[in-house]
Amino acid sequence: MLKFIIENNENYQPGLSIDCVIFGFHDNQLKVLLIKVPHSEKWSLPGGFIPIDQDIDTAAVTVLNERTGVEGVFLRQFAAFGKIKRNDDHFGKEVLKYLDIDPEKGKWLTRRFVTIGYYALVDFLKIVPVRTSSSEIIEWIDHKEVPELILDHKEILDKALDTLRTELNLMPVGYNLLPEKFTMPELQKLYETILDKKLDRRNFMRKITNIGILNKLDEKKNNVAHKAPNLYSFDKEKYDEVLKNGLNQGW
Amino acid sequence: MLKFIIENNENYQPGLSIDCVIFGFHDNQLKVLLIKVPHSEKWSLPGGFIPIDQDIDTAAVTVLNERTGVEGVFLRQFAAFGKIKRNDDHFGKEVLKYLDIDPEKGKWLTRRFVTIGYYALVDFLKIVPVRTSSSEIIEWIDHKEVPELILDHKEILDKALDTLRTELNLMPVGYNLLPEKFTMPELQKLYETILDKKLDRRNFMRKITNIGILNKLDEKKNNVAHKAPNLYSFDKEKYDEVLKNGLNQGW
DNA sequence: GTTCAAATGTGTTATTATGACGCAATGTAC
DNA sequence: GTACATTGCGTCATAATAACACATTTGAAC
Repeated sequence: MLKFIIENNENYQPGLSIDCVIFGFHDNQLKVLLIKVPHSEKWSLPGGFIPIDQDIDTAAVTVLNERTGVEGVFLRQFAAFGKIKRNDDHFGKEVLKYLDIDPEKGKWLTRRFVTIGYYALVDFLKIVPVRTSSSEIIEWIDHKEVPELILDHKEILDKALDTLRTELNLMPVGYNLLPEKFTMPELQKLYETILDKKLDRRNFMRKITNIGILNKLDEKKNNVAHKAPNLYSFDKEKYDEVLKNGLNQGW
Repeated sequence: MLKFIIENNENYQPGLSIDCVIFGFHDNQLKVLLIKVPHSEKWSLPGGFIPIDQDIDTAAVTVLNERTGVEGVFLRQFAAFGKIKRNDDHFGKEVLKYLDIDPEKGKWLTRRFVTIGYYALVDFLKIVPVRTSSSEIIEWIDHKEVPELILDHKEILDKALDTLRTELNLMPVGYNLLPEKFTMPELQKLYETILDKKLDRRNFMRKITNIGILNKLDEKKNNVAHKAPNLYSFDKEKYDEVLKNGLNQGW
C-alpha cells in the first residue's frame, strides 16, 4: 500500500500528510490507537497521505479507515505540524530499500512533510481495529504507557490531548465514548481520566446534571458490587445543541 | 516577487501556503489587514508560500513580513483549509500571462493548495503596513466592511475571528492592541468590538480587575470630554502568566 | 458662574455557581 | 445479622455574575 502510494505520488497532495490521534476509553483508562511500524522498533499514529481529489477533512477519514479499518468517526482537526527537520531520516535509504521502492521515485519522501493532526473520541468497544496490512500491528495502548513514537508523533499526541482537555470545558464529552446506558460514576471516570485528576463525586453530578444533556433512566445497573448505581443516557438533541453553542459563554 | 517564487518553486513547500489574518483595533473598530490584488477586483489576506528551509511557524512570520512589512508579531496558527476546489481557477491562464509566468513552470500552481491560517492581534498604530510591491495596495479595513475576498479567504477570516472570540474566554487580550497606557473604557471597547456585543461597564471593570493583570496608574487621561478616566497599564509579568495558565479552569 | 449632560468611580443586591463536606440508603461479603 | 464500600441527596460558606443606584467629575451651554 505504502509502496503503491509512493510510486503513484502524482495522485497525492505533495509534501502533506495527515495523522490521527484516536482516543478510546476502557477499563478506566484513556487509550490511544497506535500502529507498530514493521521496519522499526517505534510505534506510530495512524496516518497517511492526502488524495488530490479529496478535501483534507475527507482525506482524514480515508486515511484512518485505510490504516485501521475504523469507520464512522468524527475527526476534528486540531493543528498542523511543520518543523523543518520533523521527518528527516524517516524515509532513509534503508527504509526505501526495505519497502522495495525505487530510490528515484521515493525522492519526494525525503523532503519535509507538513502533517495535519486530527483527533477523535470513539467508543472503545465499538471500534474494532482491523489490520489492513499484514505487516502492521494495530493496538489500543494506554495513553500513560505509550511507547516511543516515530518522528514528532509524541508531540502531536500531546497536543491532541491538550486540545481535548481544553475543549472539555467548552463542550460536553462522552457521546461516542460510553455505551448507550451508563452510570454517573462511569461518566465521571471518563472526565477524570481525560483530565488526569480527581473530581468530587457530588459536585460533578450536580454540574453535569445542570447542563441538561442527560436522561435519568428508570433503571439501575445490576451485577455490581455495592449499591447499584442508576443508569443514564444522553439526550442527543440537547447534547448536540450544547455542542453547537458551547457550555459557558464567558464574556 | 511572485514570479520569482513561482519560477523557483523548488525552494518552496509544494501544495502548501500560509494566510495571515491580522487584526488591529482603532477608532473603536476591529480592523483587518488586507491586500488588493492587482489583477482582480477582489482583496486578499496577506499570504504566501513556505520556504522549504523554514518551520511553518517561522514561514508565517516571513510571509507576513514580505507581503506587508509587518514585523515582530506573534502569529497563532488556528486552522488548515484544504477543500478540493478552494483554489480552482485562481491561477488561470490569464493570471499566469498577466504575471508573465511560463505556463509550464506555473503548472504546479493550478493544483489544489492547502493553506494554513495564522492570526495575530497587533497595535494598529505601531504597525505601519509597507507596500512591498508597487502593484499592491495594503490597507486596514474595518472588519464589518470587508469587501469580496479571493478564494476561501472570507471563510478563513471568519474562522480566525471565531477562534479569537473563543480564546477571549481562555486568555487575556489587549497587550498588543492598546497603547501602553489606556483607560478602562478603551479596554472595554476592545472587548465589545471583538465580541460584537455590549458589556456592562461596572461588571466588566470588576471582572477584568480581578484577573490581576492591570496596573492602575496614578494618572488620568487629559483632554477628554466629561470626567477624565484613570489610566491603566498591563502588568506584563502577570499577563504572561495568565496567558500561559489560562483564565478559567472549568473542571 | 451656574447648570446640564455625559461619562466615570464605587458601590448594593439578588441570583447562581462552586468547592468542601455530612449523612442516610443500598447492596455485597462475611 | 454486621461491616464496608458505594451511591443518592443533601447542607453550608464562599465566589462569581447580572442588574442596577448613586455620587462625582468634567466640558460645554447658557
